[in-house]
Amino acid sequence: MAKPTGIEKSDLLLAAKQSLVEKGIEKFTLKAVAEQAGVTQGTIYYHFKTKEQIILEIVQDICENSWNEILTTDQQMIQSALLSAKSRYENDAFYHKLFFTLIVFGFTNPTIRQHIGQILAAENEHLYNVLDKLWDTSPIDGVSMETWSIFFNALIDGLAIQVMMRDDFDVDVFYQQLEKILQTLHRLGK
Amino acid sequence: MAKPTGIEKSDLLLAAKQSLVEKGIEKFTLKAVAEQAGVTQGTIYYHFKTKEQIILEIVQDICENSWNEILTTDQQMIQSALLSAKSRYENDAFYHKLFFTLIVFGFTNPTIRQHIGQILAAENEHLYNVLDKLWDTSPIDGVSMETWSIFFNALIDGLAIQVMMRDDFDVDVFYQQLEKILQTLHRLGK
Amino acid sequence: MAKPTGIEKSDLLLAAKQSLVEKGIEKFTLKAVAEQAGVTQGTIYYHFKTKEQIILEIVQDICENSWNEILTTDQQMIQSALLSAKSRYENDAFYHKLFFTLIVFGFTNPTIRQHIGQILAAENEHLYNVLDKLWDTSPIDGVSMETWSIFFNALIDGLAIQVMMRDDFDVDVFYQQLEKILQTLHRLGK
Amino acid sequence: MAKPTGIEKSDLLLAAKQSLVEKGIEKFTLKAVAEQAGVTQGTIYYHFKTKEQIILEIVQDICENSWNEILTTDQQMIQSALLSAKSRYENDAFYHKLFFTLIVFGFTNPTIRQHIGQILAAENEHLYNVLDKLWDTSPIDGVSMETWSIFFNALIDGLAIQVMMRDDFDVDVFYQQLEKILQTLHRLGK
DNA sequence: CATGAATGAGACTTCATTCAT
DNA sequence: AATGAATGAAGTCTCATTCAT
Repeated sequence: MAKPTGIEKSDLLLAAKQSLVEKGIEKFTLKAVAEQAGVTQGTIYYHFKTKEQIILEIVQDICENSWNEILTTDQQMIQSALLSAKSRYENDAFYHKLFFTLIVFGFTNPTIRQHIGQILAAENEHLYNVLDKLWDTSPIDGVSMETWSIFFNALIDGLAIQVMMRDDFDVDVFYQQLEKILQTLHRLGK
Repeated sequence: MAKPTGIEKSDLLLAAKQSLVEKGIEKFTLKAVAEQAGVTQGTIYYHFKTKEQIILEIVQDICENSWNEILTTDQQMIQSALLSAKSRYENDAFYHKLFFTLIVFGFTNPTIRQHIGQILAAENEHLYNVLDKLWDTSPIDGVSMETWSIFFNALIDGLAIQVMMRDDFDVDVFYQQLEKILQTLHRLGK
Repeated sequence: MAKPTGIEKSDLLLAAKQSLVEKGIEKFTLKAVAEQAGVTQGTIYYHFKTKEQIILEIVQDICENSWNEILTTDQQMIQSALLSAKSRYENDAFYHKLFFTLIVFGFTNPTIRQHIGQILAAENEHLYNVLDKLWDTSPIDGVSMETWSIFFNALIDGLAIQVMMRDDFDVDVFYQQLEKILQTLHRLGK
Repeated sequence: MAKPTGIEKSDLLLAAKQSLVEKGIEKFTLKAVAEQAGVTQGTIYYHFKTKEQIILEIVQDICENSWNEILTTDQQMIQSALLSAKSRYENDAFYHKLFFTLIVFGFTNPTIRQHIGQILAAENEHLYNVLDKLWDTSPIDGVSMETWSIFFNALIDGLAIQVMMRDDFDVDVFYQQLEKILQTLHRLGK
């Protein structure tokens, strides 16, 4: 007993994320994480000090890696940025479920809340860059590019909710019409 | 022992909501609810069969009462609809915290998820009515009024996240500029 | 509220017996008894001081009524006495289940145990009378009629266990052969 | 905290049996078992999934071990088989109390009931072997050896009830006369 | 008489955490 | 580096019992 398993923190974090999303916040136990990772509970404690620490590291991990990966599909037009979001809605709600779950943790945990705030700021900034390349200038006088970036970021998150919670939500139709809105805004800017 | 308390189910539900929002999803225990309501745990079980039942009834209650109250501020312009949302962000994040928490519960509980879906649909419909009164016709060809209502509802929820999670979010500035966007859209429709 | 229901103690006792047999010793709760009787828990407490009292009165009731009813099929031959037992096995295990359950209660409750002892003694005596009429004298020298009555009473209870616990027990075959044993004993006595 | 105790499942099962017999079916709690075994309740749950599982394993354990031990006093005459039963009645009612308690559990638990059925069948078979060695042939024509084995097994269980529930039961006298019955039967067979 | 709301003790069970190995 | 046995606090839930109405 007690053999090196070659398990690394990142494996445990992945298992924790999966466990959190698949089993839900209420059944997010270290036993479940251990089983998901194929190790024992003791092993978890070798790598993490407490359960809270795991959650914290999940947030940090997203902050540094996952979310950036998704967003660093750079040089994209706003359309494709939103479209990539669309594909995410359809293919797997994994990241959005994880994200919202962490948001709820953040309600009562300042450290988590701050990290989420940073993630949101980073997303806003990413969208700012995309918009900056797409539009010469803001389509509407008096509306800053920062506002537009927040605007679209909020839209993405709000749509995720609709997609996840409503069975009858028609993503395709919505996105077709959303593109028309973007085109109109683009034309306005000229 | 065992004296009537004059407590009704609605009182217990209110206590449960407060407990859920204030203590957070992790410390949402029946003991906490009982203390908040000023009764014993046994009393909770006299009125609700299980803990899950309490959460379910919170969702149903919102479905039937609270949310409607907020939304049935009819006759409003879209601006004031959004502004009322704004005031909610600032004054109390209570309802949004509750709402997002329930959404996360819904991830792993189909019944809750369906109810949330209904609430969203009702909100969409409410915004549809508001927009219908505000605009003679859709500001942009090929974009249905349904799509606009979803668009703004998603925006409201997404903004709530930004407001709740980011300390440095300037709600006032955002809303000033949001009004400009709405005015421009309004003008487009004519 | 609070209307006379015309419910009598005997009704509650019957409900209690049914509840005890059907739901089992572990789920024998006053709530279950109340539901079975169609009254509220409070009503139970109007008629009985405690839960233990109910059990006690069930035993007393059997002591005075039910069991006697069964046994007071007097003037019977030993065969038919055993056969009546047989029919009981087949038609309903109700009384035997109740009886064995009370025996187990008796293991840790002296009062119950004494009552059960009295019931057994009464049964023994009943069988004694039956045998006395059937046989002029004991079939075997040195074996008293008292012993024979205990012998057959024990046999009846032991068989009940076999019947209740074994799916593949063939009651008919056993009883056919049991009659042969009784006939042989009868012949021996002459 | 959390030091190995060297306690094994069999120790816990023994503690559970003792607890069940000594405290009775109503006070058979996991707390009682834990105290009897000198461990905490958590430890119980590390070894058994539920309380029901404990009861089940007690039955299985008896099925495989204890009862066999008692019965595998092979080569015995029927007299000594019954006499060994007699000594058990007197010295400790432990096994019979345990057995009857489990029977009552079996009334509402099919799995337990089946196991008890198997135990009874094994006992019957054991007695069959004993009788087979004792008697050349069945003492009475038309009464199979299987029937005789069931006959005596039922007698043993039924007598256990009399012994346990009646203070004034004279085991010695009964057994003296029972031997006479057996001798007579033996003579009949020749 | 009877009810139904309420209670508090205690049941079963889960779980984060510890520690000897 | 890892395990698995163990813990104890706390959670959900049940239930006999009480009492104002």
